[in-house]
Amino acid sequence: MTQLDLTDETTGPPPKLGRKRDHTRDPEILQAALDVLAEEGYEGMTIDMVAARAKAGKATLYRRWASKGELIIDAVACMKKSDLDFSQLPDTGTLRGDLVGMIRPHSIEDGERKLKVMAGLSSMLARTPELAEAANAAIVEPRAAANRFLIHRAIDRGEVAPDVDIETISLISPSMTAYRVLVLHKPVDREYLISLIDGVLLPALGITP
Amino acid sequence: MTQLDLTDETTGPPPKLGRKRDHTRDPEILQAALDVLAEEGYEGMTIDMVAARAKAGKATLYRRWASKGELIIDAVACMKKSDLDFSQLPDTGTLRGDLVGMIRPHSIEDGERKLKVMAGLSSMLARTPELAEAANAAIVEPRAAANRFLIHRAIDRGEVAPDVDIETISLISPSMTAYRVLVLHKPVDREYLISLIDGVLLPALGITP
DNA sequence: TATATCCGAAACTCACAAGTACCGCATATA
DNA sequence: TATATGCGGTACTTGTGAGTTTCGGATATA
Repeated sequence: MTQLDLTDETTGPPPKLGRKRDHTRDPEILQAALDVLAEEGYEGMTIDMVAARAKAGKATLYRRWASKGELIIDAVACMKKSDLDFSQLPDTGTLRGDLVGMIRPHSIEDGERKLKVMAGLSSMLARTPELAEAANAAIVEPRAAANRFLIHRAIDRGEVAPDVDIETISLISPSMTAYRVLVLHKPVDREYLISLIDGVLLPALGITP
Repeated sequence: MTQLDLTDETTGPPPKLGRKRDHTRDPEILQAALDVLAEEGYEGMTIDMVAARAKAGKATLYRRWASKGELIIDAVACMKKSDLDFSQLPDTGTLRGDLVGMIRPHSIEDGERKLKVMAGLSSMLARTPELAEAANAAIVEPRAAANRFLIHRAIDRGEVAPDVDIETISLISPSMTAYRVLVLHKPVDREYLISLIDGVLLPALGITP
């Protein structure tokens, strides 16, 4: 113990010799983890599957993540990046136009994938708060947030009464699509989403199309 | 091969000697399986846990079910028994009265338990159609069926327009409570259920309270 | 009472997956 | 160029859980 732990700061960079870690591979590995997670679930996923799909060695994965659990948390957290920011949400002048404008092939596909990951995780969520937090931030919250934003704008326009239960109503479409995919195993297509908008969401907001 | 397989019929009762199997224990074992399932999930549940909780030997379980998978399917199917039949649904004269009348401590507790089991199963549902079918019949369908029944009666009374999307609207409350419990991990209490009825369900049916 | 089966309990086999160690090669610093 | 590290790949160790077997004791038929 001569001069240990006295490095400059933030887990100081001890040496700088030898080959550097290729961090461009991190996203590929996390993507592979998400693929396996969506197909096999938390327990069904093995590190070997992830390594094989990422064409990486198992040791490489363990050099970067301490355990399977940490890898999964990182993988789930990295889904958040595919989120759309509010500035590029549709702005058609009517709430219905905005909601319908959000239905695009990519967003449907993306949503379905996220739900499959969520299904694979769900038995763990109750026992792993860290994972539950990551899943909520990456999968759940973004969808509700977009709906909240659009409804608030509709209230500002005077299109919707200001006393509606925004929280609950923003969760209608995430909840019902999740249920439809995970429990009912029925497809979520444009037709279904529009029937949700016209048959449930807008009426609940007092708009009768 | 002298006279095998020539028993009278329906997998004939071969002998009738020795101690008989005590089938009164079956429900206890299935209950234990559901308890563990709700707490640990499909993969987290072990046969030893179930046997221990049921105070039974592991061999006893394997004498009655060929595998863990079959035990779980049977356990899920046996949840269906706690269902209420239509004849004892509330009949208050208004849809809102009927829906509110369905909110009882027991039904909330029962629903929460079923959802926890569902959460434990969800990673398997996509890969095990037999399980998905059992889960749907035991957990999902009964709740939707009750709602459908009440809405149909409201239509017959003229309280609700006959052209509403009964299928979708009957799934609002099951979907959103499931989402709230499984994904949001928030409690489902009387207040929340009433806000769902008054803020979403009735408006979607064209009733403005 | 003799026999066959069930019971709970515990020991066992077997397969599989997390995590580790090592190989030969690639790539970086000094 | 010498050294130290990361790389993909493979073999290994270890723990755990499904399913099987065995045991002494209980309970049924004949």
